[in-house]
Amino acid sequence: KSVEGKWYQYWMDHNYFHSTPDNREPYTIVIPPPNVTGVLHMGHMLNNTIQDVLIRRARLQGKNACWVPGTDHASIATEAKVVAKLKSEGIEKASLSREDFLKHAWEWKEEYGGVILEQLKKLGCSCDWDRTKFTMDDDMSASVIKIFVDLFDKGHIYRGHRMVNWDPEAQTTLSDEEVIHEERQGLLYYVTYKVVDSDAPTSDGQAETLTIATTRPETILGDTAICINPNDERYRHLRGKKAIVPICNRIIPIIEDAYVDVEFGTGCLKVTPAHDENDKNLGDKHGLEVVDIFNPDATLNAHGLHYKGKDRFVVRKEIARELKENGHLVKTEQHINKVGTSERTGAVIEPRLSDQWILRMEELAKPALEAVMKTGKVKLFPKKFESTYRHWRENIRDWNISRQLWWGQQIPAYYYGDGKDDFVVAETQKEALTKAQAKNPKIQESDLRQDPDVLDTWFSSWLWPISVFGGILEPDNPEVAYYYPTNDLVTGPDILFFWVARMIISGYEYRDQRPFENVYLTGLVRDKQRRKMSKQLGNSPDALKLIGEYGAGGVRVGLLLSAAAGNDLLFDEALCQQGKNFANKIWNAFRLVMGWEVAPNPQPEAAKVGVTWFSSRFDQALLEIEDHFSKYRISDALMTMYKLVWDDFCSWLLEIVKPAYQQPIDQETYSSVIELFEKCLIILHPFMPFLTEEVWQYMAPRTPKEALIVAQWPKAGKADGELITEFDYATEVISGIRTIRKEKNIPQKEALDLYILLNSGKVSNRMDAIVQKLGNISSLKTIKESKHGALSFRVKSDEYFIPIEDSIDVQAEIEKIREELNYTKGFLKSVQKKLGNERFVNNAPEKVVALERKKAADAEAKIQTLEKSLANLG
RNA sequence: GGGCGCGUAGCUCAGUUGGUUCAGAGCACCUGGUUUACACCCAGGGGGUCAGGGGUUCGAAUCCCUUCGCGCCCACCA
Repeated sequence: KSVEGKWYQYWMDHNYFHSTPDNREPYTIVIPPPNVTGVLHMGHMLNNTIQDVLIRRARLQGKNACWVPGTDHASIATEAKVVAKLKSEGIEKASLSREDFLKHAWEWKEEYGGVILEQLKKLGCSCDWDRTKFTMDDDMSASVIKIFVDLFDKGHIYRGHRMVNWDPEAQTTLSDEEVIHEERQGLLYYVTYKVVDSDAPTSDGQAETLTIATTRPETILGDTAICINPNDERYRHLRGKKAIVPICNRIIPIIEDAYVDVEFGTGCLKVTPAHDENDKNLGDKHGLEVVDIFNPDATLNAHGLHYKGKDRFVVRKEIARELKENGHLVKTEQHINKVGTSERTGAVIEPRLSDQWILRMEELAKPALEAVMKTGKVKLFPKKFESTYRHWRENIRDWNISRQLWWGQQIPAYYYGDGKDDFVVAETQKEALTKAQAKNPKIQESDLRQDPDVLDTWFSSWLWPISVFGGILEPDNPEVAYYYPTNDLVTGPDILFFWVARMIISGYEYRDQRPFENVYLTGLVRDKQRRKMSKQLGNSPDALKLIGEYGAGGVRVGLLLSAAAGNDLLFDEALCQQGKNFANKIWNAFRLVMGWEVAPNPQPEAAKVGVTWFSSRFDQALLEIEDHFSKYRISDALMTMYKLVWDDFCSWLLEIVKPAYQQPIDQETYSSVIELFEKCLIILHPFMPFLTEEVWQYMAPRTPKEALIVAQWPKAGKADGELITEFDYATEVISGIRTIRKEKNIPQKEALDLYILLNSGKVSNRMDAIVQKLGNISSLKTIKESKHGALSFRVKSDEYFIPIEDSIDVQAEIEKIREELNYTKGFLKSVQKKLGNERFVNNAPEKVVALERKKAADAEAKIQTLEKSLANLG
């Protein structure tokens, strides 16, 4: 529907989304930048709807609302897509120069980049599009490089030969956070190694063997030791001996280390320092040789001998077969082990030794923990994530920030020699040359070779809240001074450590301030069967199609209605239908009100009371809504509005003030209803921006300055509790009348008489007009005695009688009253039992006891009236 | 293996420090209703041993213990 497009354009034309610093209070959100080549999925929809709700509400509250949009270059994901695309065109990445590859990547980015931002517009997101950033914009990249150099100069970044998570498919390093551990059924292979010069040859004259257990037999070609536990009696005689690796016949030492678990397998461990983190540690400790048997794509290299060029998993099977044939494989056992897989490609991670750039986290992270755990400068919603956060912080590890990719910010390290320390780190090649020449004046520019690796994507996004305002390159610029720190961050808990924690770290390091005050962590969007929505499963609905079908407002409301903070959202299209129904309800209310003709008549009593009541009810609800917002209980805030508008405004107020068919409405009521309607529209606007703006503009002529998007959020007045209580009582009376009508099949248009016997001491009768109108009561009288031959119902301890022409079913009436009597008696008994308990009366607070006494008194009164009625009927 | 969290109506969830309104909401369901804004609707209604067991207390959905079921995070056991 172009109605939504029309209003979006209207807002854009009048620059309502755009923010510049002024003297108002700023309210800032930076978008979690989606992957530049991504498309809108349900998670984005939820996430960005919440952000838009917060931004629009802040705007209505008169704050200078600024929502900075943008995209992330997502180095691994994007590079993988570009590689795949080139491959489909018959071009191998390896055949391209870095420059040519990047040209293709930028072309790809220009073509598909930002599609997702266009989709956000369809959703109604009121981002300041003039501020759209991309993490590889020139200034953003410059910021990243500047920070790298700075951290290096401060000694936080070091170069390390490390065991890293290697993704053989993407051929790059992954951070620990990008590795997903899965349990897989595998085999434990028991392999025998010959012992050299054994003191204990076997009886048949064969050399002694020892048996190790391994899950990865293919790595025996990289074995450089066997390790036993020094306390293990079984192997004491092997001390200082050597063993022979099967197949490659390498002679390796048998070392001792307490690391080995005597319980596991055979108590003998093969040590492969190049392919296992722990083995690497053992290797370092015992000075072992390191034999790397893999190529970067996880096929075997020359150390793989006759397996050279074959994939690791193929080799695993084949080598097992060979070992078996040679008698080295004793047995295999079923074994469940945890396998690390790449979050991006799904490939099984290969631990691999390589040179990496690493950021020391220990010291940097200190203020970030305090901000969340101690000072509360950064608050997480829901709170339960704070314990998760603590756990992470207490186990923080250094951050490997280099990636073996081309798409991203190239690491500004320049090598000028082959020595370990023959490099400099500088923002530009020119500066690098200067620095290099300071070390060795003979160095020429042509001698410098820049490190080919790029930085981890998160190394640019961790600066996002600062860099989007130019706060890295120009730390004193007025923009960053005004907008930073931002207010709220809305994101998923899955990137709490990847991103949120790191932004807090960089915020304190570079601005000495938190990057945001509140972090709202949304749940994951799942399907009805609780499965994560994913492309592979095909269970993720087409976001734009949904918007087309249910309207942006319908989808937004549908998503938020059941999205408690931090809880996963089980998405069901029925939710959108509910949202659409709500939108329709509002639209129809608008149609009703707009259809009224206004006349200078006096205001009917019912309308007057109704309007006064709803004003109070609105204030009461608004207070609740504000409370929900303050706790980031967005769905509760929405539900409160939903009920306020649907039940209180439409079902009660509009019915109360509605003039008779084809009759005009009086001016006073009309103005009040419009005013109240408008207040509802304002608070609904953050949730259903298009519909509310449309109604708002049609309801009265407005100048652009008076557009709903920039209207003023209502202030909650003091609600008249007494009035609301009386109204609630009246609704019970009306409900009683309706029940009788239904039971006796009396149509609404047939007027009835109503007699009231007051026992509760109720005095006010200001709701009478409303009861009369909605109950269609022709006369309403107070009486002193029960009315014979009339249908009755009770509200609290008051009795209501409706005499009707038809003979009433006395027996049924008696039955009804008896039932009520029984219930009340039972209730009284339980209350009396409580009051008869000395320990209750003595220990419970006075207030509670008094309440129980009142309950008892009320019940007794009610029993009396019921018995009297019963006597009258009998 | 360690840590955190969850289990309340058919479904999704509220339930603040134990005590009126504590057993709730929305949806779904059932019954009746269409000249008069809306059947994308109106009116009315049914539905829960608060996962099971034990304990503390005058009093427990709420606090403690335990069993069962589920989820998440962290961790190098080959």
